[in-house]
Amino acid sequence: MSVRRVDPERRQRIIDCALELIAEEGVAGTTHRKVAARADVPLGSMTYHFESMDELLREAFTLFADRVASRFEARLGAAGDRAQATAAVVEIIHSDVIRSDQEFVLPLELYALAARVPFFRSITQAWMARSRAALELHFSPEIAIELDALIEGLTIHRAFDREPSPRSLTEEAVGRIVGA
Amino acid sequence: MSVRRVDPERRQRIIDCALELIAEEGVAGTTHRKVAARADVPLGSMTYHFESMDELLREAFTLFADRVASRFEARLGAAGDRAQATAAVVEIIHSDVIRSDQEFVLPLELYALAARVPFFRSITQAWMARSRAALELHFSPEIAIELDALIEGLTIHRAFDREPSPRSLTEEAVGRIVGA
Amino acid sequence: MSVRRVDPERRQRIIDCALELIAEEGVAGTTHRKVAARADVPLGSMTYHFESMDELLREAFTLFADRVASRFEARLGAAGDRAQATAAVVEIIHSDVIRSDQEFVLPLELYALAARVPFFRSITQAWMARSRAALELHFSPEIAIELDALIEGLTIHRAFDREPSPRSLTEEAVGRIVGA
Amino acid sequence: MSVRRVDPERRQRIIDCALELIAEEGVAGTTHRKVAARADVPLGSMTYHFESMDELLREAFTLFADRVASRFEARLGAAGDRAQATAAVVEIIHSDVIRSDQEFVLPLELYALAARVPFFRSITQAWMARSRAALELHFSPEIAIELDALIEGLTIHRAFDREPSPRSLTEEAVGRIVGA
DNA sequence: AATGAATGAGTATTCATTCAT
DNA sequence: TATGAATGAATACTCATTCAT
Repeated sequence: MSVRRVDPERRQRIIDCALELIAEEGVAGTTHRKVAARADVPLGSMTYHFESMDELLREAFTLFADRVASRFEARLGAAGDRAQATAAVVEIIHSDVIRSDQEFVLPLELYALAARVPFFRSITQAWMARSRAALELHFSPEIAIELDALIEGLTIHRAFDREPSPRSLTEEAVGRIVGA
Repeated sequence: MSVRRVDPERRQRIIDCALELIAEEGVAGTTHRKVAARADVPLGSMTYHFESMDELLREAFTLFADRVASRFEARLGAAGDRAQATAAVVEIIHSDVIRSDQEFVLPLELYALAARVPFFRSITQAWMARSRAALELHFSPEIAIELDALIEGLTIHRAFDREPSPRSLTEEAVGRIVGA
Repeated sequence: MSVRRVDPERRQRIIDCALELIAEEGVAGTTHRKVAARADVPLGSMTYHFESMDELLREAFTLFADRVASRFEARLGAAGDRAQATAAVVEIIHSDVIRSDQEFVLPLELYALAARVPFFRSITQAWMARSRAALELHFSPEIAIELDALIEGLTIHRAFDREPSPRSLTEEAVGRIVGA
Repeated sequence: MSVRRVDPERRQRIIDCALELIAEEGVAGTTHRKVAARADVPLGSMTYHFESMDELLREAFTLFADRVASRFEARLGAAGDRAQATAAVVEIIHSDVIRSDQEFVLPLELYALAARVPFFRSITQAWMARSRAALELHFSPEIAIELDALIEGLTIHRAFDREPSPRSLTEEAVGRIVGA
């Protein structure tokens, strides 16, 4: 009747497609049907691989936070001194951590969940902890917290700004926080 | 002796209840039925007063952004000098702008909408513009942008932190940005 | 688009159709879709009138138990003496209480629910209490219990018997219990 | 030193688990998944050993009816005279035939199926025939039918009664039917 | 002006069964 | 011979919106 495919990476593909869809349409607009269509799997496959929509969201955001934190760590781990670390922070804000235009919504969607659901709060906290630890390779714990907040705020505001603030402004702000 | 009147504040009450509900359950969990129940109005009243759910959300977030921006302006407008303005920014982060624990989600919900729907993007941009204009009463446009980002980032991160950073850290960060 | 009908007895009709369907296909085979089709109402109408499938079942079995108990009471209330009451019991077993061939399953379906769900257990107990009270108009409480059990057992077994036992056997059994 | 063997009693274990599950959750609540989990066999094993859910139900109820009928026969076969047979009937109602609290639902579940599916009707009829044959070892065919009905009715009603009728009532009723 | 009843499109989820391995 | 992955049909339920009154 129907073609039965052997498709061992299906589970992973579903997660990837879910993330894309969340970025495009938000958590609220993400349905089993839409994810299934995008991943080209039958609807019944969704709850075979994920016990519930919630589990899918958990896996998707866990993956996302891990990806972003890893890139963040890599960038700061590669910095050899305080000056390079400062440059890395600027780079993170301007081009690195969140890749596509769509992707910048994902943290916001995560935060909205985190405000209400403990699991997502944990993901968020773990992510923040990793970011700060990476910053602490080069800066004091206090400055790490301040830089992390600045990165967050500038990233969000730049995404919404009609004329996103220039790189020079970011450099200036980061420089002030790190005391350069 | 009570005059039978037609509940002239019903429309406003619906908006207020919608905001409460959005804070509690998110935009996705906000339905006509739940808002109607909370506002104690019949279901049919909802689409009588608001053409659609979307219109209700638009009104609700417009109101919310306006309220928060007004408090923000008041706080900075009251500052007589740069030092007081700096203190006002710290105060905003620590207790002022977002009042309840619930309320801090509302900007996140708004941003998630703003990422996809032009109308909500406009609200967000207008709100940002008002915040910056208020900051520009005391600081340069660049510093206004930087402070606004810092306020955003610290507010969000403090909300999620298991041990929110102390006021002294906020004072330090704000001080560095304003060059004190 | 579609015709919107004014249909004030819709709720009652849905309950009636649900009972018919339960009789035909069992509780397990009774779905919103099938009931809606039989009652000629749109699917969405089902959960408008009944908060859940469970509520529909509760209403249906409440109605059923009430109907049967009322007929039972009427039959025994009309008996002028012990002899007529005895005849009424025989009549109940043979033709009265359960009308159609289908209907005899309904108590069995109810009992299966009653074994697990408190609400249905209550319906069952209330029904039993009414039956016994009606029997106690003419017989001692002990005989009422015994007769009630006999009615139950003979009704069930006669429904399944390839050759249902004759009326004379019922008369004999009832006569023995009442001591005629 | 353990020999790896292929679980030869798996089929039987599945049937036993199915019966337990039917008792707990009803036929409607009994699924391949739940039975497989309880029997600790892989899901695929279910339709390997039983062509369909229906076959599993058929085997389960066949086993159940056989077990109960055998106990019934044993009890009456052991009775040496009419008085002992009468006592056996009382014993059956009060403690023998249906062992656990859960188990008393199983006949009700069977009857609900029997009302609609010929196969289960046959099981039911065969069970009734065996019960009556056992009673006929001591009583006339008519009294056998009457006693069988009384057993059925008292068992069901006692299961649902808030205050199950005492053994003395059962003795009285049985005594009246057998003419003691 | 106001509303309760109505509705259809949509949602997550369940599940018996199939089948490649 | 066994089985885990796969699937499509079905299920209960939700909800924004419409509309007769």
